[in-house]
Amino acid sequence: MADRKIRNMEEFASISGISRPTVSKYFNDPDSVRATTRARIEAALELHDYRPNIYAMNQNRKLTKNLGIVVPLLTDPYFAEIARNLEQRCILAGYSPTLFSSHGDPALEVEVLDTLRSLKPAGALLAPLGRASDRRALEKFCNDVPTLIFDSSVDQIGLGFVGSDNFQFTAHITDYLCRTGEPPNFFEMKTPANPNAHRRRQSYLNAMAKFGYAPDVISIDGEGWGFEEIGRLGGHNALSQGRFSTNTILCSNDRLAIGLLTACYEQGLRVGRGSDCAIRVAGQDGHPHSRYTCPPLTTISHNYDAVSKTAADVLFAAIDGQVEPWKSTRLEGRLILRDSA
Amino acid sequence: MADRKIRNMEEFASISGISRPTVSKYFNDPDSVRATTRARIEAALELHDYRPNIYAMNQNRKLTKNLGIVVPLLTDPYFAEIARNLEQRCILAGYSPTLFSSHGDPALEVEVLDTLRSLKPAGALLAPLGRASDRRALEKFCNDVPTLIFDSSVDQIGLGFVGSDNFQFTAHITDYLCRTGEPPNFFEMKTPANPNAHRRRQSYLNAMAKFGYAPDVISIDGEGWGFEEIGRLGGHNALSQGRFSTNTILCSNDRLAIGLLTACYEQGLRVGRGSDCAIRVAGQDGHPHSRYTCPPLTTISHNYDAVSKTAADVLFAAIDGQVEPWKSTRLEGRLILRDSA
DNA sequence: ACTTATTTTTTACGCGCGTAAAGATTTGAA
DNA sequence: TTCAAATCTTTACGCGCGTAAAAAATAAGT
Repeated sequence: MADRKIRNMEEFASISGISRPTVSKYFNDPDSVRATTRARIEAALELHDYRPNIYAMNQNRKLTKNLGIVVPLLTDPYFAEIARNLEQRCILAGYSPTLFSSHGDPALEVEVLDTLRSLKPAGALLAPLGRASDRRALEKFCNDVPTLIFDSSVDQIGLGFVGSDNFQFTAHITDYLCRTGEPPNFFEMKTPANPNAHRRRQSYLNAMAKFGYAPDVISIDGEGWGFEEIGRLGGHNALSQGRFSTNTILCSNDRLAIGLLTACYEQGLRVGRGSDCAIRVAGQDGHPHSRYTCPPLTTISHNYDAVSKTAADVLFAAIDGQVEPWKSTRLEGRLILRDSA
Repeated sequence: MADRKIRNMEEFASISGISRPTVSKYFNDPDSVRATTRARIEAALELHDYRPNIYAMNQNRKLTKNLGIVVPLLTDPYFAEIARNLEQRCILAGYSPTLFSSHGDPALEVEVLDTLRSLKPAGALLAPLGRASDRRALEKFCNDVPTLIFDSSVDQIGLGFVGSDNFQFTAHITDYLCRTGEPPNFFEMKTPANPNAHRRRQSYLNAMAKFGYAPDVISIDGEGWGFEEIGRLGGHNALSQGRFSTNTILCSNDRLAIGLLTACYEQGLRVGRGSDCAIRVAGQDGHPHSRYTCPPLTTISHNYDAVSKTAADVLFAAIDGQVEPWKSTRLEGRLILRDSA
């Protein structure tokens, strides 16, 4: 295959018998050259595995084919999964995505955006940290780069927002819990990182009112992104203080629920919907791990595929020049019934 | 702050009152210019937030400051965590790391390496897929880019290998299990993706022989990287067929154990070391999630910090020109006693 | 075979910065 | 004050490719 190394496009062009500008055109869009020309280039490509210097390429292009995908915390399997999904869509659409994680740190989020900006990307898919985000930095970034916000909404910035319908999420699962047993308590962080949490609490209150039940919100302490541990500690406190007014607990998210399940286990409480169980626990998010908790966690799941497809499509359309007004798209979740509730 | 946009280094240089070559020198290494000069540049930087064009920078530099971090599966919290750890070390050392995931796909692993190569990185930290990896592609990549292999060893390629001492892992935890109860069965995948699994099986056999116990290896079917589901299904099969010869099961890794715990739950088996428990289950890896299983999982944990520090240091040293012979470093794990065994 | 539209070749310039070399300036120590 | 070492300025070239414009070649339709 590879004989000697090919230094540059000039050299590759002369080997393939095509002029350099045409070869350049080919690399920018293989379909922009005549089929026979394309065949000759690709034949030469098979023999000499040349790749254009991406730095020289991007230096002069008005718009690169780079895309940024930014999530608050890549070690959270939920974000890892949605990032993976988005990444593949970007590749299929002919872009070069780069993954970034803010690791839960607002200062790092700003740095990430600066780094990303310097890549002169064609666009970005951004899931902000939320409450802790530097709004002005986000807005400034959105002015420079076509950006679609997903997962958690921050003002009306960027091209638009795509995420889940948190009101529907909580209304739906609260409805389920009310119909199948005692009405749920709502278990949440006092100062949640993510603004979705507020929507979920409000939706819980609405749903309980609809049923004529008295709502009971347990807001636990804890800062940062270690939700499982926060849920576990908060769960221990709440359990030992008898804070739960019914035998059913709806958690603001799955990671909190996972921690609460551990607390229940550690207090010897059997969780589930069986008659031998002391308590029911449900989560929200459809976290990749929720299938494997003990008991498996009843939850309402994001529509991962639809969220990432919608987000990607909106961004691609905007990059292709379709101007649309700012728009928020919130997709419904699917109830996943398992043993925990 | 930012007045009008600064077009290039020429413009920024004249604003700061320093010549362009000196400014260029500053950006390549701030300490390479006189303190007063540095102060003047940084003062101008505060006022005009200019960043050099990274494409123009890297085009001519013999060596970029880029580093690649490649893991087999970023949605696995274990890899996500170690990638995060490595990323921060790279940044602190002044490099620009980029994260890549092979998503469990050998073809994608090759593509990732090609993409990474085109970034002309100063080096790479690579955790190969393992068994499924294209050895020749890996080797070729290592010839082009200073590469340190971590987590899972593939021949003697690259600068060296840094990972965990799987023999010590399994010997240690097997020893613990034998001393505290019935000797363990070994629960593993028949065709594991990761070569570490073979070492762990062998170490189990050795340890059992040392104690004079008959080993019992349960090798379950399943392909791919969905270890929890593989463990769950394999666990159901093994349990219902009475394949376990004692009440203790050592899993080849934590994700398999998590699936097995779910299977135990679904079969109504109480897991733990209490007298009211039917079965003991232990894992290996110190998976971020192992603290939150029910019961919390006894496991032997990678020394995340030490592995990533060693890996990063070896790579940085090699980039700085220190030539060392290929070397394999395997770090010991720490036993984490929890309720499951 | 002829016209016309499409594509390719030729030629040329510029992008933003790395980097080398020679001369000018500043620094710090004697 | 003097002088050598360190640092900076000036000047200049090149990297690999995008891209524009005009000329040449090819393809498609009649």
